[in-house]
Amino acid sequence: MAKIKPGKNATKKDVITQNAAALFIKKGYSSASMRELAEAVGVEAPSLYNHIGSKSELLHTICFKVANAFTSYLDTAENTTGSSATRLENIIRFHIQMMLNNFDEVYVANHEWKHLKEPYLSNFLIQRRGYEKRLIVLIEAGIQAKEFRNCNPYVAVLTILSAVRGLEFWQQHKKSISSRVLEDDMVNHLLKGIIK
Amino acid sequence: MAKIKPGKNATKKDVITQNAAALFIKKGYSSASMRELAEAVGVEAPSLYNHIGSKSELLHTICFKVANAFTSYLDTAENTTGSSATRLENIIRFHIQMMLNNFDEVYVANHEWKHLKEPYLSNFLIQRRGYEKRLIVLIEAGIQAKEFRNCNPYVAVLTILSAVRGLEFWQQHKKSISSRVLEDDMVNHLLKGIIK
DNA sequence: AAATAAAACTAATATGCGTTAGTTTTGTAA
DNA sequence: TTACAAAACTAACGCATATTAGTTTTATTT
Repeated sequence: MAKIKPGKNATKKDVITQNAAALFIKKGYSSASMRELAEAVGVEAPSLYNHIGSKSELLHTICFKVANAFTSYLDTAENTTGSSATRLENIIRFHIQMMLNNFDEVYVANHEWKHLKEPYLSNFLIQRRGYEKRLIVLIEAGIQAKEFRNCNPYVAVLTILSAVRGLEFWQQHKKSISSRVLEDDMVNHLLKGIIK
Repeated sequence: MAKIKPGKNATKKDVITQNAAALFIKKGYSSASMRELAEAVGVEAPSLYNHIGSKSELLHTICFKVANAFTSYLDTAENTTGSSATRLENIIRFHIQMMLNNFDEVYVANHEWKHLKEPYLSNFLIQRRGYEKRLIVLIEAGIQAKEFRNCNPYVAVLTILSAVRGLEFWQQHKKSISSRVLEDDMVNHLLKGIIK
């Protein structure tokens, strides 16, 4: 009956994946059914399998797209000249923008990675851990350069990443605060906490 | 065969509920099965129903226990004399301690409330929203008293609550950082971000 | 217009779920 | 020991799930 209509630069698989992300947010991965997803896409459930391999494939497509985006940005940020403080600020801003511009996928990666199947689950956690370690190194460098307060680098990373992640609660207030104010306020709050 | 052994001050229902919290963390509410829960408790699945009403009852027991604990503490904190800064510090410390001492239940309340059934879902969200509003009022008072920087109160609350919530990732590092260091470092980081 | 490929459909399978019914065992009190 | 209640057990129901098989429709190319 109704065919899947891909946009200009999106394959049908992309359309399904984006709908899946939205559904995984609403219901959680386990409770989200392929029938619901099919309905959102405008098709019967078995038809989805002409485009995707499985439900779990959708999840790991989403999770690794997000993980790779963060890793890639960190790659370039590390090869940038500048103080540790500006490097950290840029990274925080990138996180905030990812939360605002790719909300659905970031949310799913943050909340539903638990349901990844092996070996994807292990790989995801390894990548995540590696990312955190590199941030810790960045903070340590800033402390050594006497740019940052002498704090525990892991706690600092934890605090910053978690605070940014909390933007997921912000959706409800989109109307009352501009995203520019939000970004600047949060960056300010977090950097004041660590910069000397 | 094996009977449920309640501890000294715990009913059998409490034992089941605690095991349920741990299982909900591991698998997520939807993926956690009553058969798995029964196995953890040491009993066959239908036997659980001699002690509890349903799976969803377990979830809302956990969620409201946590929500009520936070609400109660805020009640008393509001009736305390002292600066806004010390009030805020106490509240942050309470959050951190709840994360450390009641980890399982707090985690479940933070992650699985989505699966609450009506009217519990609505009540939970209303209570949560009310809690946030009271924190915002506290921050606004601090700003007016010129104790706090002139920032957006909602963003400040968001930043603080999210950062504290992020302690859920800290479990893995329990050995390398004492909880006292963690608490002081995080309180310091967050307060420096807002206090003038 | 005919042929081919893509993608939809219907029907069905196997599995796992929460929960109920009915029964038996276990613990407690008379 | 007998009676009673609490809590375990086994068996089973009804339902929803992801996915496969086989077929038909739609779109594209020759």
